[in-house]
Amino acid sequence: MLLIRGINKKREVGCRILRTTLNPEDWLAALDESGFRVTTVQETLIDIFAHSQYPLSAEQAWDAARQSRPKTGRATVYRMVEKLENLGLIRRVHGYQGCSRFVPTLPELMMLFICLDCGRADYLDSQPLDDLIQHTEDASGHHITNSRLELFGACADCQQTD
Amino acid sequence: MLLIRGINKKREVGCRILRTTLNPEDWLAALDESGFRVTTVQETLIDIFAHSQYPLSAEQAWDAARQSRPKTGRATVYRMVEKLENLGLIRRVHGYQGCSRFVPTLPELMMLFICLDCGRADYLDSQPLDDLIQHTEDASGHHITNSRLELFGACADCQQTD
DNA sequence: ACCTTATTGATACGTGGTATCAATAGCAAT
DNA sequence: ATTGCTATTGATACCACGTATCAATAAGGT
Repeated sequence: MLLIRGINKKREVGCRILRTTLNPEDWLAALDESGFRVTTVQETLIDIFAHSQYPLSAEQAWDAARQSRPKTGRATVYRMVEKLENLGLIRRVHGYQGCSRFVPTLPELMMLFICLDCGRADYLDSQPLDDLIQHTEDASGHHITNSRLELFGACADCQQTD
Repeated sequence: MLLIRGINKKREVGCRILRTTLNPEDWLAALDESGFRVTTVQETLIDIFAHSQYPLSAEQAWDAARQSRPKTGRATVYRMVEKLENLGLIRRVHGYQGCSRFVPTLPELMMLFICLDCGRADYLDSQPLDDLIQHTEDASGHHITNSRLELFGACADCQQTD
């Protein structure tokens, strides 16, 4: 398994936020079921994104991919990122080192926390967000079809060590 | 007052979401108090941003500025946008026509709703978001210093007319 | 193994944003 | 008001990230 280090190089082993890691097999199955061909580039890139616990840019993914598959093209990586995002397998993180980094998506855990110290992403149960949306719809009269919540700060472990 | 039309040209007069419009004088005062010189470009751009009810890109603001001040430079607009964002007077909207559009900031109203139909921005009271953050801090142990919540959908008026 | 065609890789291109730097114009002191 | 200092501006060149193009490659059904 490839290890992608976060931007913040402060510690060799970042903090330990537990979260379910999605299975690359499921991602490949998702591609297959959607009618796409399963290729080696896809396997490589899915391995990279599914295992990363840090928001990853396309450029970073390209670098990582070429370590095991040197001839990987840049455009291919961008195409795959777009495809994975469309399939809902990865999700764009805004406002952290720009707006072009991605983390794997976890169903029912759509509240995203990014630790500004160690850079790691943590997913939180979406129920509070669902409640907020329901409340806001009732109060404002707007019909909400889409939402994005991102939280930034210091994770539980980084607070202890700082 | 300059009128900037939204991207969605469906209707000439979009829907009527009421919200407080910030006073350009206060923005200029904020610049002054922060030690910046008050210039005519700034007045022009502040007028544009403070009065816009649609998320506005730097490029759009540049176009608007040159209507009344033809020699306005492109870089100047980008510099001003950065400055206004740093001062907290405007706020970047992510995931709506890219990530490079801005709306004026309203204190205590940090929950942003964007109507995908008429394009207008509506600010909502932040209390539910504050509560959510408090709850999340308690539940996760993370210390949250920064957050972004964006809601998308159909505004109250657009639902009625569709 | 073959054939069809989606996918890939290399390259060129486009767009949004930034660095540079001489010219301009705020602002404070006189 | 005039002067002098320097932040700000505008024009240009530049850069980075992402996309279009298109011939070559390789999935995968037959």
